[in-house]
Amino acid sequence: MSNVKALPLIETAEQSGVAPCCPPLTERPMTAGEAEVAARMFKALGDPVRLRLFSAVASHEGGEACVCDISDVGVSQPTVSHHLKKLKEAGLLTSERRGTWVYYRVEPSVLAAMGRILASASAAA
Amino acid sequence: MSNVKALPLIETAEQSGVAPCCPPLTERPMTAGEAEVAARMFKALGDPVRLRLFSAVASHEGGEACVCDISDVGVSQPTVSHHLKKLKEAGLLTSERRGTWVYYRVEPSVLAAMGRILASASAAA
DNA sequence: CGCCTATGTTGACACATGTCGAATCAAGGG
DNA sequence: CCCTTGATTCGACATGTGTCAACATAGGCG
Repeated sequence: MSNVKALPLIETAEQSGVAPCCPPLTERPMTAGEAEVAARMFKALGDPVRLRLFSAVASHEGGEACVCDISDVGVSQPTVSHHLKKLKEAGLLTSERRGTWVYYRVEPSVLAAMGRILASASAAA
Repeated sequence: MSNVKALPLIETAEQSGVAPCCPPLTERPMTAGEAEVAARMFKALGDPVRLRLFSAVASHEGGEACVCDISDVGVSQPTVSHHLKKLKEAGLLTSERRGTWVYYRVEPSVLAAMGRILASASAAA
């Protein structure tokens, strides 16, 4: 059960560059299904600890970091692990064990999808 | 008490275009304070109903919509009102009463701030 | 004024979530 | 083989959140 299932945010367009999980916010009202998918992503970043962990991984040299490097966010280690798991379930991070340590890495395409939803929204205003 | 306080996401740079509430995710690890602020925005969009409501307002003609136009999201009217209030508290929406109806409108600068955080993250990957 | 429609607020409740301590698993090093 | 260190899982608990029914408020209209 070590393999946490990633959300199907990027079924078709993984190879075409950017995941079109949902339309830009200003294009048209989201359907229930689209909102369900997109909300999961936003929710994953809707916690201060998770946001710090994610930012720590994203800004770390080489785009990856081991848990020992980023677990200094003021909560216990089990809690860190819990949040990293949530980020993984949301498809925002991937993990890999190399020897003693476990390394986390950002999933760029999902980030791009979220950015697209918001970017065009701000551009349209 | 009709006036819900907006978060101070955009104290200084309201007029300069974009709100620099937080650094891009890849620039450096977020501080606890920054994460606290940013997480509130993401959390506001982390609910399917709120995302649909927000998208409905954002995509509506003229960038504004009355509650009667967007309250068709499958939940009761009090729940719609509750979520609109949350979006207002997060600084994502503003409301104005004109006669019988209440009109909601997106706050572009906050959206831009969120987009900036994510956009540069995806660009760096 | 009095009714009717449109929103917002309150109170209550079920459920999800964040947190920790303790136990457990994984990998190396004596 | 056991012991140490890193990381996840488990069990429990407090708090937060989404939801609705019931009530309250605001504004038009006869």
